[in-house]
Amino acid sequence: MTNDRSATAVISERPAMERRVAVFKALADPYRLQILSILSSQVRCNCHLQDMLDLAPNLLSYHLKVLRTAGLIIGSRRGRWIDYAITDEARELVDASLPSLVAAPPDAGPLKTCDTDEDAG
Amino acid sequence: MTNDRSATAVISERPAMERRVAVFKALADPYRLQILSILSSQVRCNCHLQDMLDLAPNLLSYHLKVLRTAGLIIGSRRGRWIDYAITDEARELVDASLPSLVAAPPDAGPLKTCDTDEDAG
DNA sequence: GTAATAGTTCAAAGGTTTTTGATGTAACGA
DNA sequence: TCGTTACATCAAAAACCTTTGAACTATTAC
Repeated sequence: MTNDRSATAVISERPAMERRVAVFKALADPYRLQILSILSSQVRCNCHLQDMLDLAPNLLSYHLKVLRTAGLIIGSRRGRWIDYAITDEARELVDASLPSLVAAPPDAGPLKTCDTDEDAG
Repeated sequence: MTNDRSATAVISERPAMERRVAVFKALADPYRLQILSILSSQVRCNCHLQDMLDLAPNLLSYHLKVLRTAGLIIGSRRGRWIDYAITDEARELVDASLPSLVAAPPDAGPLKTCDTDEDAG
């Protein structure tokens, strides 16, 4: 047990605390919350996100990396593209603490698809 | 309905989004998570927190202000001291998304009390 | 092989947050 | 009243995060 109630005892769960801080930091940005909001309803490739968020590719890449590093999303390559998906943990977090975040997902109907980008039907 | 699935549609819930970002920003700091962890088990005055966290008074004050501004804690004056309490919203947030954060609260047994500071038994 | 596309990484600029040290204000006791 | 205690606020410095623009890697098509 770690109940020695000194100043260090409060900080005793340091690894867990650091993880938590990293997760909240990752969540503390409008772009990243939007990305999670989008991914919470479906797997989307980088190019879709770019299109939906109107974000420069390198900037999107940066935010995706922050989310990836925090363990909130995972990416898997599909040919030229990379599909990003929300992790179970992030979904739980989002579902538990932010019901309204996922309340109005961005529909995603008439979106261009990656593999039929110029010729979608 | 705000389903026009344009780039702006994604950002359509802006006020809620901003609130959320502000809350996550407030949570994205180890001192502030510790403060919430402490307050989640009991109301504590500023001086207790200072003692438990080993934090300069003005710095603690700063972090308390961030939490207060985000609506996560409230303070009420008790004579010379100010008692801080976690808000229902913050408790829900903490309970829902961070069960392990409140799992090992810092015991708080042999703490000096405010009103018997020099003469506690 | 070369060219084009999808995405990442790097370094520097810009902005925001946190820390520090000094000053300010409210409450209590003499 | 004056002095002390408890806490907040201010302004500057330090640390940190985000954005930008350019260069880079991986994949596909020719």
